[in-house]
Amino acid sequence: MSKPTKAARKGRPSRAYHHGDLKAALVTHAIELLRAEGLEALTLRGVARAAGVSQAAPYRHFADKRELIGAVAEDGFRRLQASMIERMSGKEGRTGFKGVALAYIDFALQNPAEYRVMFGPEVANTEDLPSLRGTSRSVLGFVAQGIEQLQQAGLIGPGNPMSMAVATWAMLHGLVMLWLDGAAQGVAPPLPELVDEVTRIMMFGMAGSRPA
Amino acid sequence: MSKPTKAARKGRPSRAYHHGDLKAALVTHAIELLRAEGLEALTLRGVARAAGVSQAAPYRHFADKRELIGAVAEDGFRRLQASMIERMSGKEGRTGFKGVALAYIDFALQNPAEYRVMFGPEVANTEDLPSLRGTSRSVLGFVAQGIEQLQQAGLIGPGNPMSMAVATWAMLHGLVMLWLDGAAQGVAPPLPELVDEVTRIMMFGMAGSRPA
DNA sequence: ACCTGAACACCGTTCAAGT
DNA sequence: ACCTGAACACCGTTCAAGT
Repeated sequence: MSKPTKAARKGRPSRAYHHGDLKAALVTHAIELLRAEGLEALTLRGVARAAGVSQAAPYRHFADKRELIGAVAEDGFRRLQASMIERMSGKEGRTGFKGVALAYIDFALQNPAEYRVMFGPEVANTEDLPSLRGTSRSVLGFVAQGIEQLQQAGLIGPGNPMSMAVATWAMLHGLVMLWLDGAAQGVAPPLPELVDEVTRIMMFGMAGSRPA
Repeated sequence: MSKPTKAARKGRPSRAYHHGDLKAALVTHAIELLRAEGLEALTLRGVARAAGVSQAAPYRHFADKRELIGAVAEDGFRRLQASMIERMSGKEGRTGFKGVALAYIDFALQNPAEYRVMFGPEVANTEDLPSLRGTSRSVLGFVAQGIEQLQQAGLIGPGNPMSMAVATWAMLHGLVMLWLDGAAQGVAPPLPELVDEVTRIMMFGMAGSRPA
């Protein structure tokens, strides 16, 4: 359950599925299918087909389709966090904040199908997907850490860092969704300008925000 | 297509489906199903069953399932906008802004399944759902109008109202999604405090925001 | 003009059976 | 221990046929 993917057995690595790490292979194929053909192509049977196993085989590794999707979502959160960390390294203050925001938005725009799955209704309730819950909380924690650094640098006010982290994440997530949905396209300014405006509003707002 | 629902014919209003307004009835039943049993219960066949018609009947009124879901989403946007307008009436400035924010969040929390459909992947691309696109743009326009009023009252700075409207909507939408998903529950403060913090950050941020 | 019945090609999931 | 084959109960969608 919570144990990470079982290490592949020593021995012949080819014809892997019958004795190797089918679980990891299924997740990989699921991500590939999702990227190539979209959410509606992400079927348990299709993933099994892509992996070259029978339609019943995935049930030895995932309780149901939701659990597979949860694994796909978790992979997405891991990669998102990695790319935010990478883009923040070496920068500080406002520059770092905007770097993280840009990394977030770039990830979503370059992986729209995966991003949607990460926030889709299938994995909305993470109560019975503890691993996914942990990973997504870790992203929130990372943002909160960044907020605390900004507070220590005196760039934003003294409020609750977790509230501000939620606000920041909410803003980025909402912007991405509205943009992906096309709700803002055509009527609002192009995305780079929106990102500028949004990061400015957030930095200003958090600088002036006082606890109640 | 773009014409609104055909008015019911004059005459006997009972046994309505066979000569009355099946299209509207299908949307109503779809919303009921969605509320009562969730998104996965929202099937074309189930809706037809609820309406007492054959499984093929809906295809006389909707091109496919997506178009039905689009109609459900549109109904949601209409009711959302109505409740925001209602809650803003008679208030101004900061109080009005917070009233709209609370109306938005209340709607989402009280209609979670519909809210998810409104922003779900099925209706993500509104290019071939022009009516839905118009309705969702109208919501954005309403928010932009509110921003302009706040600008005229001198409560927020002179930036592009549409950018600020997108930022405001993004923040509300993101907050709602993170909360519905449970991503913030347990680690972040309770929702009323978050709403306080978020509206404060937005008002402050937009007050200080200068055009680039 | 609108609806039904039957069919097709898919799903998710289960379960006995194989190796 | 892991996988297959066959089956069940569902879908979305189409199409000839009914009234």
